[in-house]
Amino acid sequence: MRDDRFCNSNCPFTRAIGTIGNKWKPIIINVIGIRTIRFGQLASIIPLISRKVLTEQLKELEEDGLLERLAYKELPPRVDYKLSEKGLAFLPILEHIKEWNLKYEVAPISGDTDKKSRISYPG
Amino acid sequence: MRDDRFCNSNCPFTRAIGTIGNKWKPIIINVIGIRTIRFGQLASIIPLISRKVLTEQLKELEEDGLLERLAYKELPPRVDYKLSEKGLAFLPILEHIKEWNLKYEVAPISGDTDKKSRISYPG
DNA sequence: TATTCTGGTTACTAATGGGTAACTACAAAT
DNA sequence: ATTTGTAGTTACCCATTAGTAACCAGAATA
Repeated sequence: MRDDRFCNSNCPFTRAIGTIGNKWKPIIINVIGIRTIRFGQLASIIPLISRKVLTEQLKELEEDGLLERLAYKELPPRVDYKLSEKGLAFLPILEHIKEWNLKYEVAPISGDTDKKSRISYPG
Repeated sequence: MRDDRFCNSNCPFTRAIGTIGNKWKPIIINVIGIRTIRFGQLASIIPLISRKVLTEQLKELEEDGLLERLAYKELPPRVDYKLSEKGLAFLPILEHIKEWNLKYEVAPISGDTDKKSRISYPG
């Protein structure tokens, strides 16, 4: 999922894209936001992602220092995720992307324009 | 390459990720910047991308209104690409990503730390 | 005693991504 | 007459990605 050729670039921008440049990670970071959230909550808020892929993405985000993982030794297990300082510092960028899209997005060419048929998070 | 489930979301952020949330598009937009550039130049600046994929990405960027394509009816063919207003408006966001990475990137854990072995653009 | 609950992991399979090489057009240069 | 150059397109194939279903622990609940 991470592209080592990107992550080993000497260009900081390319390296950044190597770590967050896929479709799921920005979504996950945006969903977590400033709160602490559990694995199951994430999985239900983003139903289109499979648990397997969600696990992988969370692991990579943790390895890349965007995410903190707190596993309680309980049964049934409980795991809390929250953004690190680095992850939190990325939130404003996601805000900019949102605003950029709102300002410039072209209307969909075909299909229904009924906003109600759209879903909040891929699912 | 584009994920329709993302592009049809009612969340503007998710839609944005649907259009620019992959590894090549931010790189391409960043390389073009404010200049006008030809296909061959792009291909040589980003050698890791194959011409096939570069073509696909450019086509999608054009369809999504980030890119303007100017084909001259000459032989050999000449095609100029440049960012649209929407594309240009995305550049500051890429700048933020670059700064964010410089500020928070953790040092690579293993392998060579020799920056000279790093490449500027994936290739 | 059986079921539920959580946060995974694993094995297997299907779908997609992406690479390579060959090919196009035609003018200009060798 | 052949090669060169540009910006692709196409067919074919392999590698990676992602989905599905089954399985785990062990306490609490029914």
